Amino acid sequence: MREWVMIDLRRLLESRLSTAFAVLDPDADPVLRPSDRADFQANGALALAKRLGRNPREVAEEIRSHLDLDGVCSLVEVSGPGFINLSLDPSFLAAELAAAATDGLAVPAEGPPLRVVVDYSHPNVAKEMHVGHLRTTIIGDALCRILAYCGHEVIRENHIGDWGTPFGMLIEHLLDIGESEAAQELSVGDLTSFYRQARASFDADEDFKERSRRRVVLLQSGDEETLRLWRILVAESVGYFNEVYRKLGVTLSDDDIVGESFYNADLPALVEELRQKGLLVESDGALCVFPPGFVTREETPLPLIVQKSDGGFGYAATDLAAIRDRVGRLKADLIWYVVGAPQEQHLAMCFAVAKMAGWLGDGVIADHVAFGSVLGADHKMLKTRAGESIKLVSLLDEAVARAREALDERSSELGDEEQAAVARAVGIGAVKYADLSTERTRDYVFDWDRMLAFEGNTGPYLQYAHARICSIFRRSASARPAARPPRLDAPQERDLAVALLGLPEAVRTTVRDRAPNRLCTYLYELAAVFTTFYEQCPVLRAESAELREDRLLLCSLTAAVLATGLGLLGIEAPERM
RNA sequence: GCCCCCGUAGCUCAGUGGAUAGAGCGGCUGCCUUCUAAGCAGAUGGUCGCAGGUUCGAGUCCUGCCGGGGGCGCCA
Repeated sequence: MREWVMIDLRRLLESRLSTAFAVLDPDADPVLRPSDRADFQANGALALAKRLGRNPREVAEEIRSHLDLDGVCSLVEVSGPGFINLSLDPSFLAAELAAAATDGLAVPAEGPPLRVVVDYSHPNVAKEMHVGHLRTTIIGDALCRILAYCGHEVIRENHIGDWGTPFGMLIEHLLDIGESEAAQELSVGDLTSFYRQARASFDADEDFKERSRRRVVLLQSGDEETLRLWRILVAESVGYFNEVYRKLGVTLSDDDIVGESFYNADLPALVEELRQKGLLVESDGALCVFPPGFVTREETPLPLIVQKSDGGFGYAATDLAAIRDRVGRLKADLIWYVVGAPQEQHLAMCFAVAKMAGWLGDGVIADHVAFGSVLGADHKMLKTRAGESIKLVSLLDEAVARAREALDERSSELGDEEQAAVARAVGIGAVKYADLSTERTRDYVFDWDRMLAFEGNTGPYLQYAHARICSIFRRSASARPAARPPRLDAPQERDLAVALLGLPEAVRTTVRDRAPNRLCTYLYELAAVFTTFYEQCPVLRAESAELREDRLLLCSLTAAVLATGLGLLGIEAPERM
């Protein structure tokens, strides 16, 4: 484990409070919350008083008398009907800041380090990545970075759609237009027209349809020539995905690709295992498992179809094989599926069947990290099929173009190359933050101006705060932060200190709720508190050398927390903008 | 028909059962000879979809409605 980690203010106070509450009731919850009257408030005395049949203020007072917060809080008082208000001691805050400044921003892990498999992004071969892929890719990537930061071992899995019946038609289309032409089309990312043309031929041409069906059979039977053509489709598409990932600044690489086809060889054995465990039921010619609690429209049991009546395997089979593989081979403790909310029932069924088969359980947990849909102006889901989807790359390119425009307006002294790099950081940062900062499970209506806003609660606002701090240090070569605990006399300094020490809690709750928007909110509030400080507390022109050094320490830490936090979200923190 | 998610300011959204529900955007008032105005300060803006219930206390938990989205056997 790490030698030194930042203090988690919330957990420290909670543990001290629990000790004091325990004198009256060992199981009492202090109900610690942030407060606008103090730094924190404990509300637990009210519920406890009710349970004990006593006066709440009296109970609160009694708890207060048992509280040991020497050196942590400078003021603890009972207020209102029985709230316990806690104000942190400035010298305690200062000491923790100084420690963070010398020892770094490592955060304490909650519980033992785990091996976590994160399944995200999963685009489909020969299909365009559209704005709908943004959510899984960005949220999944941020969660991976955050988990790793907390000391967990992260295994990224990009479960790409590289198998199934559509490949018959895609391969036939590839043959029709010629291999080199197809490779060209796919590599430049013109996947939409490729897929649509294949689809159009399939729908319009009986002969093509028949060839496609035969091609699927050849593919599944392992025909070498067919596999070779299939590999062209996969390789060109993956090359294109990597291009998008590079633009997006996502940590996925070829090593993380574990497509559906990866499990092909496992599927017969998987079916056999289910059969031996007595879970398999034949229904209308298909091999199914009926997990309890799932019903159809007609209230009849709903099957998870493992093997179709034609002998083929569907996605349920590969999803089950993936669970089995992740637990068996990868030894995962935890599996996160960053998958859209509409697939909730399907995943719940897979998890249920995996539990029935004994693949899940024994401390292995699979969780659906669901996210809401991206909707069009008509409030319906944006879908590739409907032809109204927006290409992910178009969004990214537009974002960078708008950021470049904004930068050019500011007559910056940056060279062309750095200007372009900053434009990328700002544009992509805006898009990522716009997505990450909305509550995960909520649907949102796609809006260019919202995704590409650079003002207010946006990625660029956070980057701007960071860049302003860098500018202070750039301006003065002699700018040295204090090596000692800073005085925190001004309220803006004190507010900033409390905000800076909120990082561990922000990271912890982000992981607990698998909610990057919590980290976004924290960073936005930190940046806002900093900006107030920046407006009202001169740094380089502070009245004394000591004050200047103290404020430089606050600046330096703020820049570090912002850069770290943005990094955890997968957003760059340029030094100028 | 059944199940899941969502409903908070004009718009987009935060809000772990606690005190007076918060931001941003748009609109209104101010602020760049002073460390980056992608900023700051201020004012305005709310029957938290509706109705019951649980609770000392409900935007938050429960039930029922209304509205929106999604899912419900061989597509992924």
